[in-house]
Amino acid sequence: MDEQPRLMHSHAGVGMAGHPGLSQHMEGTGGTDGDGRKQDIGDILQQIMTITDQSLDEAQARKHALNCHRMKPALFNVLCEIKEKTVLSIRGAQEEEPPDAQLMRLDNMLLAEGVSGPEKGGGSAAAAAAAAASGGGAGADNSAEHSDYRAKLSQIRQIYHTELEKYEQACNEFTTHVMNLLREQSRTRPISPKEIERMVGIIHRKFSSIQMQLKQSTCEAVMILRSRFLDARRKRRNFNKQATEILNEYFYSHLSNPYPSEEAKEELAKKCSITVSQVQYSVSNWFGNKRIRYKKNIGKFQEEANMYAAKTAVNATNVSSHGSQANSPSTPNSAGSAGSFNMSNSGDLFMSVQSLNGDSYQGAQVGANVQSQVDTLRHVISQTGGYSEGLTASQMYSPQGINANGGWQDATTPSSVTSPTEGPGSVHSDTSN
DNA sequence: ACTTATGATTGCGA
DNA sequence: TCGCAATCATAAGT
Repeated sequence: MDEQPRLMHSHAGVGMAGHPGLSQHMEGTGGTDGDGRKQDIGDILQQIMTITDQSLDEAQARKHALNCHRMKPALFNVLCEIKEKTVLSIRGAQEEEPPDAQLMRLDNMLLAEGVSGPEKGGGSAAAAAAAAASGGGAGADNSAEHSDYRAKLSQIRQIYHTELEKYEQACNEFTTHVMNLLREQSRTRPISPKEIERMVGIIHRKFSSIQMQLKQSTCEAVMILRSRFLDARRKRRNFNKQATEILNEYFYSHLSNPYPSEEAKEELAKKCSITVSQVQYSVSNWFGNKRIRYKKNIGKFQEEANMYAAKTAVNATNVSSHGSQANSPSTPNSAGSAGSFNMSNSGDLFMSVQSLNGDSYQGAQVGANVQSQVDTLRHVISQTGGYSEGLTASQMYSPQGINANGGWQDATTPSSVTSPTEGPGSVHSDTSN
């Protein structure tokens, strides 16, 4: 009916619908009587109601008209400026995040663990240690243990990278999408390029925080893996027979001074192809344990001592033709050191042995070096008949003899720790565990 | 199941 | 920091 024209009139040329009518209505209330007022209100209500009835086309047309208005660009710029000065500047102030130390830490750790960084590095400390350990002989369980760790690590690595890629892709997609949307909208509402930029920044920040979460959980996973690995390391594993033999050979051939140097230990570890889980301190542990247990109960170890003495002797005689005197404590247990024995020395050595057995030798430091040779040689003597057959190895390696000789047990406490009568001496709880 | 052997850990002193 | 001594914890043997 007649509503349409009226509506058109009330809206003419003004963006905000209803205000003119409203003001009109206010004026009306001021003056006339109740009837007129009612009429006004009815009009206004009508107008308001009909706004929603506008067709979409109409609205579009209006919008277009607005866009084409000659003042539009200027107005747009002004609005953008105002917006920039108010909202964005306020927000900008609080968005300055500090350089993230935690992220740096995470990155560093991932790099160190070989999760990020160059491909196939496997650069974790554990892996590196393992690699170093396997350098010599590559024990069976060594590589098994190690490869298990490596496999898990690379699994984590893979997941990490695919996730990271996914996030990056999603971030890019989302950013372009938002940018397009904002560009589109910037035609109709005040959005400056700067604001778009800012929005992109916000998106990137959001995604990088997600990335950080990923990094964090990756780190956690690596830590768990590592701790498991280390737990496995803590778990006791006996040395294999060969390793024990090598260590024992060294021990008994250096009975007077069974303190291998760092290099010697390293070499022994290599020779024993000790597992990853054992490499770090085990040689030291082994010698520590051996010394203490030997000392505590020499009797128990006599047989073993004899055995290794004989063994070393055999080695010695086998290599005896090779008469070089390679008296290096760091390359000791090898047959070569046994080979150091030569007949011209035997007299002196014999004397040494005698004095050692004679309980008088208190293991002076000077003597210790010589002793490392002597120990090896004593069994050679016994083997080659330097002593009478009656004087068996068991005698040679009698507790007293050893006790007296090296002085390594009681070099610090020369007084009778292990008196002959006490035999194995004050055996402590260890054996009766 | 119990005992023994043995590698690892801890606390201490030099 | 090293070695010793005591102790723990587990593998291996019975």
